[in-house]
Amino acid sequence: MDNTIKVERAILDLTQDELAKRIGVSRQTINSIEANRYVPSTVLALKLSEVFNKPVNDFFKLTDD
Amino acid sequence: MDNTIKVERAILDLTQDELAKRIGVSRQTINSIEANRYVPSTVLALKLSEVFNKPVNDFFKLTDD
DNA sequence: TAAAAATGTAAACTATATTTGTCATATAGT
DNA sequence: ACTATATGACAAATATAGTTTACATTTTTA
Repeated sequence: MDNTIKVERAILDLTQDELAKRIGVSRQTINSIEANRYVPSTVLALKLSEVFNKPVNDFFKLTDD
Repeated sequence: MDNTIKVERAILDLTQDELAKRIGVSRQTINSIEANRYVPSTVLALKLSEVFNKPVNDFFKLTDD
């Protein structure tokens, strides 16, 4: 799984903490997702989709592994 | 969370078991998702997106609760 | 109408997402 | 230099997702 959360966040000029608050998770959750330490739930992905105003597939991509 | 997996599956004329095999999960996983017993991971949602050839947002929607 | 295929559901279990707490580092402004 | 802000990372604990097994019910088809 690859993601471009960091880019989307930069477009909106949000800090990790601000984004986290907007979707109701901890800052560490955002940080861990950006660092590819884990993949978020579909609910979280859809909330990010709302904030970014883009479909989930735009910022989450499956990789071979 | 609402989903229209059952409809997408019908469009492709797949059984729960066939869809399950295509994305590498158990039949019960598909059944449980269709029955709204739980929401799948983003990885699974993206795999469904591949099979259905539609963005995740097309068949998964956030609800108020 | 009987057999086979498809679906629904539940309990126990395993895997993973998320929180909380904490520390380190880097940067910008005073 | 000092302070505040933003980020990266990690470990332990908790919550939730997903698997397996098993059995029941419905639907399809021969």
